[in-house]
Amino acid sequence: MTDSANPTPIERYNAKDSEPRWQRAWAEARLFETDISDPRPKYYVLEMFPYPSGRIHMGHVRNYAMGDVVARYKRARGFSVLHPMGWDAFGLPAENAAMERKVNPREWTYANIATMRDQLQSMGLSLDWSREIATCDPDYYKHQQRMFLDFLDKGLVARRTAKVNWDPVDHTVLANEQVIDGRGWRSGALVEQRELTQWFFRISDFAQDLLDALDGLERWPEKVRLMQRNWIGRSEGLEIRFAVDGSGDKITVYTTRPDTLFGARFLAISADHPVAAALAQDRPELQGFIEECRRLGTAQAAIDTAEKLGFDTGLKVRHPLDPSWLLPVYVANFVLMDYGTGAVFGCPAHDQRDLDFANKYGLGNTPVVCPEGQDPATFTITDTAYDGDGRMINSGFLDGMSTDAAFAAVADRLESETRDGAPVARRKVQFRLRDWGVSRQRYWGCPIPIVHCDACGPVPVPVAELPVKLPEEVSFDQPGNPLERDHVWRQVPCPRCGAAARRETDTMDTFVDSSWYYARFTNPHLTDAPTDPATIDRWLPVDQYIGGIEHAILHLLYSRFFMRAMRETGWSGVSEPFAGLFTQGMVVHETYKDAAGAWVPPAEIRFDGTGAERCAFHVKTDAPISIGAIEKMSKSKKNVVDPDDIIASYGADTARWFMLSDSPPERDVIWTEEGVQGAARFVQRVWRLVNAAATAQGRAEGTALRKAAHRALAAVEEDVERLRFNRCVAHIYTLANALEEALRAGVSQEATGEAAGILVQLIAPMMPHLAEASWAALGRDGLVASAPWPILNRSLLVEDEITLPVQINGKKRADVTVPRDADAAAVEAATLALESVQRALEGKSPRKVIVVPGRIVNLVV
RNA sequence: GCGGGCGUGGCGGAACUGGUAGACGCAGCGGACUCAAAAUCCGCCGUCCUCACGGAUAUGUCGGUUCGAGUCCGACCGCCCGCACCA
Repeated sequence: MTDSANPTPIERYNAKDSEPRWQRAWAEARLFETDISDPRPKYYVLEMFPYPSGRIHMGHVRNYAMGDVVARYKRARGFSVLHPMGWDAFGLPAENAAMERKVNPREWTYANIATMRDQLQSMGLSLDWSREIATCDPDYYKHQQRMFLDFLDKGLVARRTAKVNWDPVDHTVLANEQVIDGRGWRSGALVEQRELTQWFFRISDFAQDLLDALDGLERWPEKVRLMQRNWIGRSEGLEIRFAVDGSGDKITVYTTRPDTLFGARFLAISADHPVAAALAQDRPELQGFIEECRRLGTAQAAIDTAEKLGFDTGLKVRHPLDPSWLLPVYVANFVLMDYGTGAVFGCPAHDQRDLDFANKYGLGNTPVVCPEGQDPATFTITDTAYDGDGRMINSGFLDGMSTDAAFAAVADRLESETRDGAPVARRKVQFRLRDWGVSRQRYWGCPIPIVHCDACGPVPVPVAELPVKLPEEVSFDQPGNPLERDHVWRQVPCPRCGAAARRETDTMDTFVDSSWYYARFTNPHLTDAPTDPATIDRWLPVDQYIGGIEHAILHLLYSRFFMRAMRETGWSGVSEPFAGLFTQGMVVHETYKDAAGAWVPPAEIRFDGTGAERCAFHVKTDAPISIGAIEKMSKSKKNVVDPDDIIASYGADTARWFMLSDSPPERDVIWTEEGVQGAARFVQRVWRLVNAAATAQGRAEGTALRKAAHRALAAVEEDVERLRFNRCVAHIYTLANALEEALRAGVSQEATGEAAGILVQLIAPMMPHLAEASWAALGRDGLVASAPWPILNRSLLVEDEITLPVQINGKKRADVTVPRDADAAAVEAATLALESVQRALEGKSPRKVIVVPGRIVNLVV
């Protein structure tokens, strides 16, 4: 390093010294604090805020590095950028920590926040920390309570008894969205069904709007929109009343296939159907069957394999199109009470489930839809139902119609026919989406601002008395909700009549907290209202939201509902929270196990060899380690790399650069030691190149370098806008290679200086600290973080001459170089004049010549 | 079962609306510098044939459309994700 080979030695770039220095410079200049009244065009970029679990992980690094690229880029492009950060701070882990370690959930949470804030700050993110919020802060949840009361007032909140998902490990209720494969999304415990009185947000009132508006979310991944569409699950059908024979009772069924009504063989009702309950009163064997259904119904996820079971009630109903036709009524284990009406008519020929059931109980089947190309006389169904379209058969007045026409014919007829003063049937739009149960039997959440009075019932807490704060001192020495056992906190006079009453002890689902935080960020210090609607209307929707795909339904659907509910209650003028959504992939890593089968962390392993010969050994014991599958970083498999360790040894810029390179951002990225080292090498390389460019003395002509710089600039602009960071990285490497070559060739200072400046500005959103140090090394004024984006010189992007590939019969045989604006005839002439082309043609003349300007020439012989 | 996505070198990946397949990086190989190592720099790097020039072949498999297919269409194989008794 000190000899004559390198006459002007450059110190290695020292991230450890450099990074904190630039972070201080940004903070002192208050560069990232957003003035909400800034008249320039606004840009709101947001990454999903973290749960303060203790320490940040690599997934956070990736997520926040991406968001920071967008924020810094948009800032340089002249936008007034809002890029805030906060904490999704309520939730069960705090209570679990309290139980396991006897710490106060509040203290545990705030200590974690302090640690994680330091960690995020060490990443050099361009965040407006003056807007930081924590959802467990009464200054935040006070407003959430206010909105709950407003929603209640507008009829958007309901209290009712319902069968709910009960997590026996976490001792709490879960929303449908939070039950994955029959298990609690956090605990993994098998979920049970319980009958409880709960608070619900009436999200299903918005089902149609939530569905329709998905079409307008053009900057959302199609996958997520599709998932939400399926979750909302709209279907169009008919509700048909069947008259019970020998009584005045009716059983209403919902069907999307009224066209197949002549194929009916039975009626099936849910075990929870009121008719079943009434019949069971004096029929113990039916009661037994109902109880068996309940046990089976929810305990297992593998319902696929569960046998279709039924119980013949002995009741008969009259067919609505033929009153002399009687159908048996079964209680069946496959009919759900909470979808449709809890009763279906069974058409075995055209529904696989009904067919399985009919075959088991010997009910037979009548095909009524004949597929195209089948002979109606011989078309039969044995054990595979036909659920497609076709021509109606065996269906009286419907015969010969298409299924669509038959649907309309049945609906028209039954809607116009009345029985006992009401139409026999009515058209019905049905949704799968059900109301959002928000009551949680937990301490560490936002208290529901309601008081229960024996005389007045549930009474809202007056707005002036908000917030209803959580009690400070709680004990977790027993399972269940400590609020329920806190008799001092619970006791309160009724706000309406003054009599002794009890506080609601349930708290809100933490997904409520995260359903509006992005709105609160626009005005986080407002004391007397959740939001300022004028500010909301200026700053929402979020222009670019970035987070994990795991929230495709839960958080993103709840937030869309919440914005609508806030609109209804006057707290927002917009309906959609997120105009652009990006779902990034996970950070994955190899897994390692020792001979005993125990997981071993990467930090305790050394490697020998490469490729297929690569072997792993324990650093201390030298014991062989087996290399396992590449999986999501998780504590349980110990395949985690701590961001702090990486930042300490390589610096934040290296970690950020690696997280953005290689893999496309929507896909998983594999964390490897080689990859990090590659990123670290590039940091040093940029530093050397920039310093060399700053002192370059060359005189050679530099147009090629200038062109390379502006090509890279144009390409990075396009790819940052489309969040294709891996491609940005590739363009930057290409420019670095061009600069290196130009420096070697002795290109003039004018060109190398310009190229180095562009290089620094291109890396600035990704490696902001290195960029600042390099900016200073180039002798530029101020901070690169506040410098305007370089102006693209488009004239440098066009070449005077272009080289086109020449194909003969579709195979490439030569290249032809022509002026940029040569017409097809000139290109053809130039091509045919080439010696290599003449040789390949072997004296023949082409039958056809295809010239695609600027692309290719193809000669067909 | 229903719905969606994806299959490209040793690896991550690139290839815009059909137009030079393998950009860029990682790993590897060879070389320079060095007493040596590290760091750095230069060169090579899909497979097969050829000293080379060059040629053949190649984007999961088979077929089709086209002057031309990784890209479009059909069938199949494999992997991944979501929903799942939704009437």
